[in-house]
Amino acid sequence: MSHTLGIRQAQKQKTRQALLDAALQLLEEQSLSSLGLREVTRAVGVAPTAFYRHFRDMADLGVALVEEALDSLHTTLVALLAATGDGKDDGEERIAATVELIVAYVRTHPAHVRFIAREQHGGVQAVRSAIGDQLALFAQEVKDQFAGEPDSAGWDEDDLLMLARMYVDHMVMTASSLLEAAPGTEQRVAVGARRQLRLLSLGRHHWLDER
Amino acid sequence: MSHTLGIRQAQKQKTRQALLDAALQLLEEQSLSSLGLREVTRAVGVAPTAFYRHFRDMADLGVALVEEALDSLHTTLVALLAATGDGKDDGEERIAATVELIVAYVRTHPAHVRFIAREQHGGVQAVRSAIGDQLALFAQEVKDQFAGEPDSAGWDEDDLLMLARMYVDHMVMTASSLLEAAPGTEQRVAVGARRQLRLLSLGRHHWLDER
DNA sequence: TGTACATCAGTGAACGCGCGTTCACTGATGTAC
DNA sequence: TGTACATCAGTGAACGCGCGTTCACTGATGTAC
Repeated sequence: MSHTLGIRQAQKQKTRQALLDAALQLLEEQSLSSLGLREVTRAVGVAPTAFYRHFRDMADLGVALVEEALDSLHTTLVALLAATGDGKDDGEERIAATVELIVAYVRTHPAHVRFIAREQHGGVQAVRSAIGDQLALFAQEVKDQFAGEPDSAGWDEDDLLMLARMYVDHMVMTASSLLEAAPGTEQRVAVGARRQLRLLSLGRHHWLDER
Repeated sequence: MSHTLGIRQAQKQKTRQALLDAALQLLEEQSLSSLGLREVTRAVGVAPTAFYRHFRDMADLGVALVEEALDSLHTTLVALLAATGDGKDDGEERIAATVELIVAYVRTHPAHVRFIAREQHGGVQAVRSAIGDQLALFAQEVKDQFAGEPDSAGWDEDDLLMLARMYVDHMVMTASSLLEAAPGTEQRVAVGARRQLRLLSLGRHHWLDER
């Protein structure tokens, strides 16, 4: 059972993961476009040339990091939609749960959050596209969730997607604000985030009032 | 009247501006943290060592660029608040004017917009702080504008600032989306931005309904 | 199970290159008289 | 207005350094019989 992967493949994957981990850590204090291949291999303790066994260049490694980061974020998103979807409470409780999940995610994955926030508009085209695609996908999932809720009766597709994008963008922005918050001030950021969600929720409820 | 600045000072300023312009252009395709001093001086056509007559290092130049970029943005913001403040129309017209101003700004200052979007979460601490400070200041101005409007009666300070931050963040996000939009799709982005402002406006109007 | 050969993740030396920074300099501009 | 000296923006040579990439290699793991 443990030899579904040969020793060789297992060792290769371990090195690859070590490269990703080292890069993510180094990226806490710089951008991808200034991170060097030798910097990463040095941190792992392998020869610079070993890098090429795993990635074509740093942009390639960056795209792999996007997949890793947004995979873990996706897990959180699904949990969030589940919490949102149980219909037990329409307002305050859902908002609190959402913000609490974001806070927890940032606490457990600070480096991933920083990486996404930084490279979303960063200097490496391939990575920017990869992040943009993933976030668009998240917005779709949120939209699909919204579509099934009674509050969305009468909404057209475009409006729902717009709403979903606002929620996704708000999550990313909140996560990034939490990172930059001075230690001990996370609670203030969370309070602000809840207020903003409340405003969005109000807008949503009155969206169809005027026509 | 033209010799308020000596020939020497005038020439120095011209070189300094040339360095800023060249850097801004080079930054369209990379991040500040990977932009080299020699790259910038080469683009201007001066010796690498001339750089030190104007800036301590690239981070220093970056902070100067923030000031330049957000100065022009501030001009736009003031125009925007003026358009918002005349009270002639509370809804659709104001929203359209706001989005139109953002579209015009992005068209005339694309490199500045890209720079701010990219370095807001970028790898250079001093530049990140400079941008953060300026945006907080903008939020204050927007808040002060809101405070004087009838719609804000009964709002407390924190809520108003939160609302102002949402508007400022939304502007930055819209500007950055416009940049990334495929040619010809700017109109779609503008439509989305207007819808989002409409949602925020609805939330604002019903903010005090529940208590 | 044992043997002979193939695969391939990681090595280490070598390369040419552009980087940031130092330094003493030059010559146009500015200032004092 | 003219002269003598001071200032200082921009120069150009030189430096040591770390970079990305190439190449032939090694030796553990995998495979066929």
